[in-house]
Amino acid sequence: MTKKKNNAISPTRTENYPEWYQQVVKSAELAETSAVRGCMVIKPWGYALWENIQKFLDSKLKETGHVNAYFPLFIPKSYLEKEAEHVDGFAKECAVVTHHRLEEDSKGGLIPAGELEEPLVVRPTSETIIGETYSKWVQSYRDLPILINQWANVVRWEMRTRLFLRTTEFLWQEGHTAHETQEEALDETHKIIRLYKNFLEEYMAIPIIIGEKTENERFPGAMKTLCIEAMMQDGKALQAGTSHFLGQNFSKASNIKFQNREGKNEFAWTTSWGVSTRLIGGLIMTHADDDGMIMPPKLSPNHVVIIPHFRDELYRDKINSYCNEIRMALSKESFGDRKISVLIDSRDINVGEKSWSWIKKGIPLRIEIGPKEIENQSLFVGIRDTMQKKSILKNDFINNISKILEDIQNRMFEKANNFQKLNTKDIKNINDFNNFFNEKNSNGFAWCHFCGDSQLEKKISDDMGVTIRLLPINSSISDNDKCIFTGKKSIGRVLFARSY
RNA sequence: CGGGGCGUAGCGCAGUCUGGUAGCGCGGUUGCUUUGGGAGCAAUAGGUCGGGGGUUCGAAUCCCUCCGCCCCGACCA
Repeated sequence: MTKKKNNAISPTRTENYPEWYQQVVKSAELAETSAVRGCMVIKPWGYALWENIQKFLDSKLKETGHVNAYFPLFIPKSYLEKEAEHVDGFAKECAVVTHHRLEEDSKGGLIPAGELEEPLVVRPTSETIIGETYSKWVQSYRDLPILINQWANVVRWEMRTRLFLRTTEFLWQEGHTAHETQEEALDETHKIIRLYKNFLEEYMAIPIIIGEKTENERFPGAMKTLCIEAMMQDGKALQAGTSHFLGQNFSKASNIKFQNREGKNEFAWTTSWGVSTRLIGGLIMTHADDDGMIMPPKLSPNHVVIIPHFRDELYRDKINSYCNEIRMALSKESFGDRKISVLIDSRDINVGEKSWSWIKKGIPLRIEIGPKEIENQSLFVGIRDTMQKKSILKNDFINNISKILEDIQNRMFEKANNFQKLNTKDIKNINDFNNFFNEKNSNGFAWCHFCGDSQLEKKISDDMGVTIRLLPINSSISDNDKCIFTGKKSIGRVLFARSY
């Protein structure tokens, strides 16, 4: 009857990983490129996923005492100039607004007019404008801490873009906090990176390694950058989120001063931290397979889709009411913090095509309903992550829905976790290191003792395209531990990988 | 910014070398038949061939010019 392909996505992951990724984004209807170079349209299915990420992360941030606010999209150029390292880091990728009006030219086109006295930079991040604001809000130690988050868009004029992973405009949350003491700010930096790790592992089913960035990889202007790194299915690392201890660099630049408990003026200690729509790219590259997206149940826009099979017009009404009955019953059940979300797909298209469209979108469970199911009071259930299909008694399914979804969520994490473990090696000498990263398609994570020389780090990056993703936060080292490259004393076991 | 390529129907492309009046596949619409893993048949709609200028009896095709996009390199969440 129908031609049967082995899988829905072409090419497969092994055939061409980057192209496979693009095809998944497209086939799952998560996003598409737009008329504006480097900017994407996030489609409803992708945006619903982002809304769920927002919802759960936001509530975790609120639970830890943070509140939301909103700061301007535009930043006066002079603000950005105040922190020297920060300027160096972002200047090359800033979009700049220089005019505030358009006038018609003689050919019926429009030309910019009304040049601004001071150009406005479209925020690449908001440390400077938020810092300026905080300086007005803070006078006393009693005004601290300030724990504010904002959900916003930012613009970074990147040279090469990829949907979700690196786009010119992207959505994120950025937290900006100010504290009385260094210790408190450091605590905040650590608290947030752990919160991110928990969120990614618990909700996104993405196993995470936490660590600290080397100086080369640090956020411009930060004293310390903590990060969460995840392993994609091609063995490359994805930086999925960062938390920065900014010391007093930005408070000095923005003049965030307060009178301390001894009555002396002091600069506040600040932090900033964020995760972005890049998380969706990470979710795809962690879980999706050669049939498309696989949504973790906790974040999937819907948990279940019901697909009626109208074989025979005589059954149409019966099938419809059976579908509705199932939907009503399921909607009363919960999974985690959410009610079960059920769709009935009654589009007038071929059922095979309909099924495949949901497989590609990655909905956790599909239920197909025809006369047979009514007769047996059963459901024909397709489970996305295993691609298993089986008939289940209606009541068994409804009563166990939460457990079924929980199992999917856990399986997804376990699978990704095993993959990460399998592709992570302790490497003890330079030969093994070269072999590990020289073999094509044998990417992965390598833990190695390293001396901390940033010239050497740069050379390895230039020669092999392998970077230090992180230094462990609490490493215990003995005098016997030597750098595998230089034989000098080790600063700890650091994580090497190719990265996105 | 360097190096390469592309612009023809909603999408993907052929036609360009060798000028002759617009084509294929998918998709859309309508009808009928189908339907338990990506449907079939038939009919039908849809294009100032990226813009401007030139050569010519005649330009998607040749020449000039402008614009836009994609890929590869130097940056990054």
